Amino acid sequence: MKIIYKDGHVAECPEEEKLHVIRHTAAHVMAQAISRLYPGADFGYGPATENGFYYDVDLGDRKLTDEDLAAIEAEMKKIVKENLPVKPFILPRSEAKKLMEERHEKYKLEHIDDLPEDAEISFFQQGDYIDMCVGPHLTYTKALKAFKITQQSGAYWKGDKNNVMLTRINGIAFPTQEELDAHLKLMEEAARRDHRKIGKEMKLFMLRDEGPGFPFFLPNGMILKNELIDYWRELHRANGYVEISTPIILNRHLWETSGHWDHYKDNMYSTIIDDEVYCVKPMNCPGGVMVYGSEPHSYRELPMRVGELGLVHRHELRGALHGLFRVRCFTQDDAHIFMRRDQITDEIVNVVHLINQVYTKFGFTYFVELSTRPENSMGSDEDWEAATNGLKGALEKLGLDYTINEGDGAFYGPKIDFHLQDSIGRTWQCGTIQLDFQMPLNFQLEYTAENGQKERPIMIHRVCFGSIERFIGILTEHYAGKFPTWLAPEQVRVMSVSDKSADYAKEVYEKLNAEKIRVGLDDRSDKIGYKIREARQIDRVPYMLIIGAKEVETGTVSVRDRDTDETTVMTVDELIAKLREEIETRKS
RNA sequence: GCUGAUGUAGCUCAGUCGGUAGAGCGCAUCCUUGGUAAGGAUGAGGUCACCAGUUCGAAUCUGGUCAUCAGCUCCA
Repeated sequence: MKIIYKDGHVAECPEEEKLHVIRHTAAHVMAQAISRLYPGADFGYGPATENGFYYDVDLGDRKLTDEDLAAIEAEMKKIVKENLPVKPFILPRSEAKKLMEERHEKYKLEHIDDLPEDAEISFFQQGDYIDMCVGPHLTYTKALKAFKITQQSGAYWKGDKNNVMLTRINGIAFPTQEELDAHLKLMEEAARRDHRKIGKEMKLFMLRDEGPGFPFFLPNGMILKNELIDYWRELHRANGYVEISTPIILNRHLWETSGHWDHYKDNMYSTIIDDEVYCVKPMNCPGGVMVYGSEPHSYRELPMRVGELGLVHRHELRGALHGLFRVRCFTQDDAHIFMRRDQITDEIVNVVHLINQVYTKFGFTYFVELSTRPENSMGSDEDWEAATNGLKGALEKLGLDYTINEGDGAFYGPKIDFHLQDSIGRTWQCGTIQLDFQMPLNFQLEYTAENGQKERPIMIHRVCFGSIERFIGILTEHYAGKFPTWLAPEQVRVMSVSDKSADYAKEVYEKLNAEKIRVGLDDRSDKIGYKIREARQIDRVPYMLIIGAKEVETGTVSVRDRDTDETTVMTVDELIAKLREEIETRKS
């Protein structure tokens, strides 16, 4: 596959660049098709992305229908067939501006203004279509073999919500049709893992119009939630944490002191009690801080690790709500660590280890982001620098790969975020570690140092799961609903082959139930194939026990494994021992 | 909140030109007692998201509201 660079030289495309170049050229061909069909169209940015490509375009008042998108795709195919040569050229800034002015490209002109004074600006031309672009590109449009327009949406110009909204047209492109087909199939597979769909099938949770973003946990979902919490408590106890619970509603004065009233007011729900404004907590920290502040502390007590499974409410924009991933009320597996300055690095390292331990248990891969000071924040430059360096130092000590997310920190401090992927590759922030010099200052927290002087502690806010709701969503997609035995809402289902074996099935069921194993009984007068189908496909039960005449006679059970579909005959006691071991070790 | 789409039975979805609503699954009852991914029959279930408007007549057309989906923005 040959590609052409902006200086006009042609070379073989490096393997790792292929997808990117193909998609970038596809974006150009799509823009060309759009400019043919809609002559007034004004183009913003049109890059290749990890998942495909898009072009942001200003179509005035015109709204695109699915038929319009199909027409654009058809026009793209025409352009490919015409096999136009792709030719680059470079202009000095002034001439580049002139060219874009002639072509009424107002967004491109704005883009030029953002470039340095002495910039030489490159263009790629195919037919009468010219795009300002650094390339490289395919050399002929015919080299574009397989692409598809997937969707349209809105996107703010330059990603700023104060700017106009452009129409974003997304597409996907691959070197061959086979690869495109395989990709589309993969996306279909991924849709089957969607936690909203599985959550409905397995009756884990529900959402109603009466409470948008406020999930209802159903009995099966509660089992998941409680199992995760049991695991969390065990882990934190072992790591020197204590647990508290603080009120959900606290008065306005508290939120003014914490800074939330100034920085987070729009996201807080409030109510009036005895003529005073009270806010529903969007974060747990002020509660934790009050517990710390309720009595004097010695340096000997630090670090104090105070956990709280806190239910928080935040008014998220309705357009942002998304199943369990983005809700308006959720349980944070929070903890606040109060410590001395010299303990910062060690504590952060401890927390990173803890989070890593949890994610590794479930087999997640994650990536780490360091978010720095945002615009509307509180505190001094020195504190922010010290806090940011503290986090950086810990990450570097651990040798962890991370990216920096400039200006995305919390209003009280910088943070390390842990992102997990959902089934279609979108990432969601779960764990976070935030270093905070402000809250202790606002609440005048102290401890008595070795020399008898009062000192101000530093605080870490941290979560592992992030929110239990979001984490359950991620887990559901990760396992496609086939939760490991310790988490599975129903761990075993006993199924009778016919009514003749129903009594024995009941007996087995009761024996397992007495052992506190989550067991279900299906003794309906249905065929065994039907029962298996339901247990496997809908309820995703890890172990299915087939109970027929054979088992009654030998006093055994036939255990069918959900994951391998293999059947093993054993006694009930053997099964119990096997389950015990799996559940107690939380085998994943 | 923004752009676009969608909202019909518990679930997944049909519903043509405006004439008072359909299927499959699930559920109930009956028949069937069947050995590892759907046995058969019968039946019950819906103010067509909500509120207005147009019309003799609205699931269908118009407007508004709410919710959902994709993306943007924002976030755990």
